[in-house]
Amino acid sequence: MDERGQTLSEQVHLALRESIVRGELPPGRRLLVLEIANALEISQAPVREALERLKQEGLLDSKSNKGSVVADIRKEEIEEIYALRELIEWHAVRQCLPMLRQSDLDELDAICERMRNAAESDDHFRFIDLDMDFHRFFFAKAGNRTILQLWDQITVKIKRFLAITNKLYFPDLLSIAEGHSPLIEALRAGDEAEIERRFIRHINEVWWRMDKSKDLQRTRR
Amino acid sequence: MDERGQTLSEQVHLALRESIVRGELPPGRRLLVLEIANALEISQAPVREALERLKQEGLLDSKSNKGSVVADIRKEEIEEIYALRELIEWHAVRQCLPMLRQSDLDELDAICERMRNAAESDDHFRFIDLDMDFHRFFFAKAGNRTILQLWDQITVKIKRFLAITNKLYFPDLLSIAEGHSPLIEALRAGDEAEIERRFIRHINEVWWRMDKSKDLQRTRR
DNA sequence: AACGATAAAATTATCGATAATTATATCGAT
DNA sequence: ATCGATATAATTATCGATAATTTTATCGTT
Repeated sequence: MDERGQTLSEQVHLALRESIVRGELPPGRRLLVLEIANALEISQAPVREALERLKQEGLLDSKSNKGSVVADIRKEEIEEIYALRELIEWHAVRQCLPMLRQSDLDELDAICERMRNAAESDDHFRFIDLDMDFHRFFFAKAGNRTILQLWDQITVKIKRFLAITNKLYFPDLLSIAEGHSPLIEALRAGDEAEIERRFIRHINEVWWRMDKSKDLQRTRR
Repeated sequence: MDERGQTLSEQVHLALRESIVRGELPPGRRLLVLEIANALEISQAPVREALERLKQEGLLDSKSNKGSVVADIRKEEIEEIYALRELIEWHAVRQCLPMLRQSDLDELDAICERMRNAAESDDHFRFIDLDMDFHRFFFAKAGNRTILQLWDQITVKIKRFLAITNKLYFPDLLSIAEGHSPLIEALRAGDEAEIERRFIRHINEVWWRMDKSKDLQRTRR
């Protein structure tokens, strides 16, 4: 189990979340408090609390007294999340524009470089984390902590979505990494309209290609 | 205690949330698990779970092993929330425009009428609920359930903010109720640019007036 | 008096068990 | 065989108590 996190509950929460995001616990999989507690050799309380948090994050579905099930990845929900993402991410980027320094662009370059590394070693999960870090940069810089929190919330679901779709539809991670360079270039050039065009396009690219593909959930019970 | 909600945890959660939003439990107030459990004559578990949820909602501050304290209402946070609100609410309203029917406008009128009633009986809390219902209408109609959830999340904090500021700065509830009529008129007329102007203005009106006023939190420990 | 170390008290985090609820299996009637 | 009723098992929700942690009080030293 993960050693980050102070309390047992946190550790269980983070460990389970990672497993769900990575798809090791697939949609539809039932999670039983006692089963997990026994497996980890701890009592039910912290497990219960961890499941409660996952519920709040929308990673688990559950009706009261009916237990917890790893949530489906519904096409409609991804669509909704991407609509929201487009809205807040462009807002964040625009807020950033006046304060962007050379050092910021360097940092973005560095993230891209790390993405290329992850791509070469075919480390899908590290790649996704870095991809999200790239975009998180603007939320952090924009200085609206409420929106930053919101980004961190939806990031969890986006990561889970990408963990599946990248493997299936975008095996060429290197080209995804390169997809970020035009963004940095545009930022460097400073033409706001062009920046907006490229960000909106970039954000929606994955989703646009997905739209036509088959349904996402597959595992049952 | 409140009878809504299936489980004890839920009941405690809703009851405490209401108390915090209404300001009966003021910012800085410490909440002790055992104290609450004894007062309600239940065990610690459901109380603990309720506090956990309030933490997640941002109504409580807490470090691990250090207990829970009713969160401050920080000016910066309200500012952030209103920036986010403007973004998503205008998005929701715009999404709605093509589908608005006469019956929808009637429904909005009805909510306004109820707001006037609440204003006349000087029921601040019911008034705030109705005010939020008015705006929730567009999120519900727009059909993006993720954004609707987001609205419900930030609504809690907005309500708490309004519960304080309305009493202090806007005692004339009737005029606030009337402030919604121009919105309905604009919707009826159908001029998108004008609708946008009026909504943006309306959303920010409270906040703009607040900005210059004194600090919000007052209660300590 | 101010400071730091130690002891006492308060509080949360975790535990293991019971009560309440829901899901599953069994069985007789049709 | 299918259905409904009943009993059984599985699982969550709640309980009361202990362990771990943090806060507060005490007290000697400077």
